[in-house]
Amino acid sequence: MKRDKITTEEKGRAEGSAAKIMGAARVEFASFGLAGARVDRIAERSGVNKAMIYYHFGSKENLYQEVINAVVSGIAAFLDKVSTNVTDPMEVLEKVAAFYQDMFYHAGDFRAIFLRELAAGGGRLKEAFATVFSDQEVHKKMKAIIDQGKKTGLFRDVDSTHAIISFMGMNIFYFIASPIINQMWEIKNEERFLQKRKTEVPDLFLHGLLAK
Amino acid sequence: MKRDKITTEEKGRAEGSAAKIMGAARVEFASFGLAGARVDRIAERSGVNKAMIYYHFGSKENLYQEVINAVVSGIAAFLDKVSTNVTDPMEVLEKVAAFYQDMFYHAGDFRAIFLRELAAGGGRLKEAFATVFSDQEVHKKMKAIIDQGKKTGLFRDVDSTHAIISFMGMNIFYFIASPIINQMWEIKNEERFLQKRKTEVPDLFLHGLLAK
DNA sequence: ATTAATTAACTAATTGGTTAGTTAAACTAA
DNA sequence: TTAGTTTAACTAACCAATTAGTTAATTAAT
Repeated sequence: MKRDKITTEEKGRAEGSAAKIMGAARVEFASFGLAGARVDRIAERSGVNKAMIYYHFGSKENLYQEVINAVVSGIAAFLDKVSTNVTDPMEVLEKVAAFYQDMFYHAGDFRAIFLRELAAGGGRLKEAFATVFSDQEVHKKMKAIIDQGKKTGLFRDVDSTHAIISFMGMNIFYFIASPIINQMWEIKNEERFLQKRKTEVPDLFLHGLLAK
Repeated sequence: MKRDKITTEEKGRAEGSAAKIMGAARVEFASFGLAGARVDRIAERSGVNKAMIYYHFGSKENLYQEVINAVVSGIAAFLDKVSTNVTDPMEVLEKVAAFYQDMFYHAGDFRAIFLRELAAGGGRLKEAFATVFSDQEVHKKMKAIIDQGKKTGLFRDVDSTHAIISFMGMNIFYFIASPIINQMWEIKNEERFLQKRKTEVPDLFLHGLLAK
């Protein structure tokens, strides 16, 4: 199979063709989906011979799965850095909101892959995602904070699960539907819009929780 | 080209093969997307000869566009019935929430088509959607209600556009991501979950707006 | 008789996947 | 060192299957 990567890369030949394929595949799958993606195009874009794709990944479908795994791993790694031990509610909310923003806005082709996977039933993402998020327990932490606030009387008696899902939706929805939303609301400066949204969303959510 | 539909349908032959094709195409495109859809499969599923698809619709791509137009028109027709002249904020919110729920939960294959279109950039939906929603002015009405509430001092000083987009997200996100959410939160009874959500979401949003 | 609707068979092109052979790095034994 | 062996990495050309789209002939309603 494959040769030792480090030694190979040190010497002239083969500076990570598998990685080059992965990169090109990610763009291709994000642009056209699994069915619409063309193996020849991935080969061309990566500057690697088509047969190498089968040499390294076996099949188009398997390459796709590999891309998804890489994407989810990337998010997992990113989550690691985020999850700190802040306890102030507003601070937590802003951290989580920033996380979603980075995840969708700055993670490039993740959005398209995510949407197409969901359209197909989400089978390939379900497990991967569940593992990543339950490992980090971001949502359990959020739930704990809300339940705690309910006990102290700081928060109203809301269903914490529903509230958290709502918060996810408030944050993520814009990234998912931005092409349509930008048109409907005539948003021309997306950057500025997102800047304001970063505080508007946690603010609205927090006041939705707060007892009068 | 086509014969007069009504006369044809009254007599024995051709009870709307175009309609049968549309129905099958909708299911096919929702399941596999434009690239993944197979014309032969649409023909088979509709019980109509494949050549008839080209006879009626010209091309696969055109058939797809026709399906999208039909879906959006269906939503527009549905919106007509919803948009009443209620003025009580909570009542409006619940109406809108119910609308989203019907749109995604009961409109079957709309969800998948919507997601895949968004993944591809939303080009085919953008205009169609903008027309439908701006015609009905649902969001302008909501914006007016929020701005009115701000003036009276009933609502806090929130950005009404951001608030409405947040409300859309709270409502729609679950339908979009239900496969993953159900897994993450171990939701086994989706029906009951949605029932509760129907009040939890408008409640959280309204309290987010309310001044203390 | 004209024309819309319908069909079975066909085609040209695309596309995922294969194969037989090449190159050069690394290991082995003398 | 060095000559010979192995093996991972790589390539160009090829193939079989799939698939969007066509066509020429047929049916039946007006």
